[in-house]
Amino acid sequence: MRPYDERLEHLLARAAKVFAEKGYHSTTMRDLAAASGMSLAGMYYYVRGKEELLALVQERCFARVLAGAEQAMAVAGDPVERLQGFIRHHVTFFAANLAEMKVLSHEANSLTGERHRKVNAIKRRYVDMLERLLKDVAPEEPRAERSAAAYALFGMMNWIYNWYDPAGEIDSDRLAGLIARIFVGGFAEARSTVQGG
Amino acid sequence: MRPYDERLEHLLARAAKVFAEKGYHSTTMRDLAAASGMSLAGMYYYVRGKEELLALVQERCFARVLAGAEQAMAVAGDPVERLQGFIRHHVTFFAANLAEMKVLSHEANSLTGERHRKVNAIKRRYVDMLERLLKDVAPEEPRAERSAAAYALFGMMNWIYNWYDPAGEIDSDRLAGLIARIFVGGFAEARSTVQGG
DNA sequence: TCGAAATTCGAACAACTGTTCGAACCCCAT
DNA sequence: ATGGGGTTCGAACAGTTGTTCGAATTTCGA
Repeated sequence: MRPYDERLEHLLARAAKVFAEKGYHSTTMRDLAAASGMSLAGMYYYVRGKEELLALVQERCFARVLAGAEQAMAVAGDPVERLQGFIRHHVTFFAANLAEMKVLSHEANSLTGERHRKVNAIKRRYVDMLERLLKDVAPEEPRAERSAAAYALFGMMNWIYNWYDPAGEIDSDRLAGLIARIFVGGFAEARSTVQGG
Repeated sequence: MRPYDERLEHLLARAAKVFAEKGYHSTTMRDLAAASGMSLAGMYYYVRGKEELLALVQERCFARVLAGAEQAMAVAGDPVERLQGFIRHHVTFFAANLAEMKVLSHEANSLTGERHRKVNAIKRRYVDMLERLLKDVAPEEPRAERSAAAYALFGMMNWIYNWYDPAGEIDSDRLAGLIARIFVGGFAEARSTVQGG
């Protein structure tokens, strides 16, 4: 890896951490300079400006999420198992990349213009992926409920950045299992086994 | 109601809307002046500064949430019914006060110092309320799971501000029913009826 | 060793921010 | 009518922000 790419990577990693801690708008370019060990002006050799920094953090993180999700769903066959795989991947990836994922979740509308549209388009694809999955899991469910359920699941998973402590009592595998149990048990199975369909 | 209180109320309502649309840090006092019909300096007769505006919006909204939740849980007797009442109240209140609740959820860490501690203390009480409820609903569940499940439920409910459209296909009652079904079916009932635990 | 390209950075700028201050205005009891 | 308290606001201030620019420094193949 070229030194240039290494330094850009380093800058992005530090930026993600600071964005996650202080929030994008409260973070100054001087904060980022101090956190990355570069000078204020020096960062502009690697990046057009503050917003491109945020865009790169979000786009690169989202690309990894998408790739991992497609891989996680390719293995299993049963729709419920694929759904569980999707959930497990999203939650464990989130917990393993807390800073980046917090920036992706919490600063979703901090981008503007073309960059905002680009990230939103990726997000749309990711949501569609889950909605198609839910269609296989619960075909009899009304479309409005299925769509809302998808967002409810994303809510459970993305809210993590507000409370989850990686050093705490529950590890990300247990958390993924819990969320999968709640959603699959409540959405996919409740109709036939609990509420009597 | 005195004219003074009416104008303060009006200012807070407009501020909540603008904070929800643009985010707290991106909205300027000049934005708020334009949105409220006051002059820039005029707002400082009603409020010490920008942060007090955010604090008042959050504290007043949270007080209403707490009062409504206690009332919603006082009626029913069965733990599962009380949990359903809690969920139904939170979701319908959220949908009926989207701007304020978005500011409460999304700008949770935009306050500083004493104001930040005060709102966090209220939040702690509210989370405790749900955790006690979950203890009644699923006493055999490990404490770590129960606590994580509480946050998962708050995630489903608070994520609403990222996607819910009040003019859309699904009204807040249906949404509350769906979320209650997912959580109760997946957390409270799954152990005994689905997973056979 | 030499020189050009790549990389760094101190210093400054222009724009925007929240806040303040004093004068003006309005309302109403006297 | 009039004086005083409650209310409004134009104008300005001091601090902070993202960004730029040109010069200094480093890197490295020939």
